[in-house]
Amino acid sequence: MKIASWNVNSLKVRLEHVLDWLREHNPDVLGLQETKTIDENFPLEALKAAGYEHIAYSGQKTYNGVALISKHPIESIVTDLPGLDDPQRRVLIATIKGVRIFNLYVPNGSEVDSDKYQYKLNWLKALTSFTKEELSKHKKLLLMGDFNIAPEDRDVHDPEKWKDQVLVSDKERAALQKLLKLGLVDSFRLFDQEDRSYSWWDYRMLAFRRKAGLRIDLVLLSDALAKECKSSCIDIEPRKLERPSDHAPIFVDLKAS
DNA sequence: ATGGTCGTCTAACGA
Repeated sequence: MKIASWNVNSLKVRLEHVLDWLREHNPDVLGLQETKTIDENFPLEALKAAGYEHIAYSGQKTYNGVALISKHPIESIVTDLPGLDDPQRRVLIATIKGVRIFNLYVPNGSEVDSDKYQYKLNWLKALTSFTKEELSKHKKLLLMGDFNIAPEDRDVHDPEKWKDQVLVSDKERAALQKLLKLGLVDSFRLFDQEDRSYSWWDYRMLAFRRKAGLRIDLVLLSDALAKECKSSCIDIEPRKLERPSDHAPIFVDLKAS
């Protein structure tokens, strides 16, 4: 089973890129973040016509918004983290073919020690609590999405410049480590990867051309799924298109499941 | 050099 994740930064603008990418890569499941569309405007028909009959979404106006697009039935949907009273639509958790899938748009955090940064840390705490609970019920568990955290310095094009900045700062990296310690692995690092592998490049300053990116989009796997993982990749091709998302799609290939 | 570029019910704001 092939499972993918992509922060599209507006599904309305990026629909053709998404449809082309689905045709080319044929994943079983694609999780989207930053759809920026209310549920009534979700482009259901175009995605169903592309062979994805099972679709779930949790959208809002202007900001955030997540969706799961699947070839297989989507069961036991959860759209809110317990204990977090949050109107922002950042979470879509569901079971597909026996895999518990978390599709996540982690808060950006704006600036270190801002209110938004504190919200990010609180959000990650609530995520970690719920992940622990879900891991006790589901051996095959996967978290994917825009984590807005670069796990290590090798995930940052210029660690000196980024030191102590949001997306890289110690407290958010520690929060990610705490999540991983529940029994999850960063699937990307199960395999040899090219140096300077990133998933996001700022629109400004010709960042993509300069390879000035960060790897902040992740697929985390429980031990049971890590054993089944055949590959974990970032596809930078869509970032080269006209009017691209600032993020690249990422995906894993799982044996069996 | 504190900018720059996108996307959003075109105006600040968020990323």
